[in-house]
Amino acid sequence: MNKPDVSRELLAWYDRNARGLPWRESHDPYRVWVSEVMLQQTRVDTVIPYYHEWLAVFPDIHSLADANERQVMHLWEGLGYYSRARNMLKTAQLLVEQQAGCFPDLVVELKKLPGIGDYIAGALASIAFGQDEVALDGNGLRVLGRLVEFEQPVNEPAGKAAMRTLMQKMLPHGRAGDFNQAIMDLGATICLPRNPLCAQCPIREHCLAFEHASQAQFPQRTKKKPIPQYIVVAAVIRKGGCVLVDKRKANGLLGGLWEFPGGKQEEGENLQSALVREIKEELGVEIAVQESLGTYRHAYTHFKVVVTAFSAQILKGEPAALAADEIQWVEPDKLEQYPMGKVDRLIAHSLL
DNA sequence: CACTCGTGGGA
DNA sequence: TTCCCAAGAGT
Repeated sequence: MNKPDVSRELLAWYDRNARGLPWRESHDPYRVWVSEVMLQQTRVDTVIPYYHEWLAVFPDIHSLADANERQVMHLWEGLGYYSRARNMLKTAQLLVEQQAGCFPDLVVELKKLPGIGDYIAGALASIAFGQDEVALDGNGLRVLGRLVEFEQPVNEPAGKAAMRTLMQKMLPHGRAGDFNQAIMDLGATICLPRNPLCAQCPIREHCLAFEHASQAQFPQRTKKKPIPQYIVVAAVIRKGGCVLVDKRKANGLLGGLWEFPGGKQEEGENLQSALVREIKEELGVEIAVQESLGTYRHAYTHFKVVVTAFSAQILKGEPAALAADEIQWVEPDKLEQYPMGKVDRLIAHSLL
């Protein structure tokens, strides 16, 4: 493979076929940053409406820095990986306080900011600041992995590092940002994970996987572990016209979002007694469980859950931390204002 | 390093 | 249904 030829032909293809995406209308570092964070492990079609709404509410880094966590989480609800949103708020506040709201332009400095790692640092440096830096993502691993029939597993650090070195050698001087995005567009529209459209590929004549019809074998990945399934119960505890919701701890699953209290069923326990136990442990009150409100199945990254929601009421005691900003009685039609994960949102909607 | 962190779409 | 996986980063 002749690397300069591949890069030149790929750029020529990109000049004619670049996708017209909202975040490509300017190279404003703030906008590039917002798009890259949202696009992390998330599809373009999913991101577009969130991107527009975000920019309408937070048009620049100063407006974001002035926001509170609830505003940010509300805009992010449904996108997943919620630590991304909290880290964006942290970075915005940090840059406004310490750098007059300006992003640093060096990769090493960018990577010090919360939520900015190898990929986004390279994307900002190359796309927003015009530097010759690599931005290697899942598309790049697939495109380049096939191009050279890369034998190491690309989901391991050593394999990624070697791919980064390869991509660095291919960077066209002065157009790294376009090159990085060209690789992504090629991976997203032609060099697809399954059934790639090689007949339309501008660099197929350089591609070893195309030559050997081995596209399905690259890139190599090590196997994933099978995921467990948990049985979970949640309580819709009523008092007057209100229901009780609590805020999840900042880190971990659905961190910082609100939920209906509950937890996992233990071995040899029925659903109702599991719920009574969980509420006793979590809130320090005793409840009477009434009827089931429905069952919800959901798959997270490393496990699945089957959630059953029950209506309930308090028999004895008061929820402990009610004074804190961690637990509240809320009228059902106002639950919309409380950012939640998918399952809790479905439960909330069932109450209306 | 291995593991964790959401959601939705497509085969 | 089940599985993979999509512009990764933090711990």
